[in-house]
Amino acid sequence: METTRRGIEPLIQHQTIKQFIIRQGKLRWTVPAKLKKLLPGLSIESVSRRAKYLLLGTNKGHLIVHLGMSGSLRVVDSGTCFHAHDRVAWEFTNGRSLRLRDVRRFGAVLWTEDPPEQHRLLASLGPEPLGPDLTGELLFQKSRNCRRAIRDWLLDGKVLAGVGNIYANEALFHAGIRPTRATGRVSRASYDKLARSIKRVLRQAIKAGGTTLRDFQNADGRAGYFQQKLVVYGRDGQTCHQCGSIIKARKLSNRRVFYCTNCQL
DNA sequence: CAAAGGTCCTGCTCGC
DNA sequence: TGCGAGCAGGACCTTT
Repeated sequence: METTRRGIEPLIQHQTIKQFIIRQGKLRWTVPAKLKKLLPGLSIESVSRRAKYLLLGTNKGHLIVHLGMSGSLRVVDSGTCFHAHDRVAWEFTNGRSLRLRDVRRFGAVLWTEDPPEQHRLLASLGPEPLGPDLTGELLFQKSRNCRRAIRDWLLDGKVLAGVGNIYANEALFHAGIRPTRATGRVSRASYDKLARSIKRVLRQAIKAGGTTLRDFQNADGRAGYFQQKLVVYGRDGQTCHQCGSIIKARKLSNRRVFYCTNCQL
């Protein structure tokens, strides 16, 4: 989402919305039909992000956009043909159009006139992983008396905002922690390492334009290339770059986990 | 048929 | 026994 945000910000900030088109409003939640009346005439003042939610600020309120698992946003000329899975479009007065493509329809477009951080989806989110609040000390404090598997805990937005399955697996490898380990049984020193690993993995992924496994596309409609740097995710059956052991994969809480049985304890 | 990068919601379990 | 908190799994949907 940060890759996408950076891609579209220079293209849509300060642009005025001429028309809002809903081609298929049944996403995770139905896109409010009132936006068709409400948005024209407003201009995009800010393009920000909280967790994996994109926030488009206007002087009347904020749009909250989520890409779900298969969504992408891109800016094209208004005359460009719609793709089969383009669900909504913002047409701007400069002749360009922001389009949300979302094959699986797990995404969302919501509107709030309150400060966006008060919205129910954002209100109980934990700290941003790239912000100053994520420290080994914080993770250590939060983890005490918790028996949950640490991979599941890292995916919990109330603990940390916006870390997904790929980056959780990658960071756990770099920190030498097995994804199945109980959260409360990780040392303070390992949490220091984990906090740094999370930041490093995310920074490098953003720098590489995101991770494309199947259909993720950035705002230019192109793939990211961080997948080339993945050390465990999707590498089951291949050798560990660090020790040569075979990377294992299994299911944990219905999501796949990948780890090296030798490097991660 | 299984699986896919997300995450809210529902209901179950556990501990007090 | 009853309650709240915390957690696992279901659900959402289409494509490969």
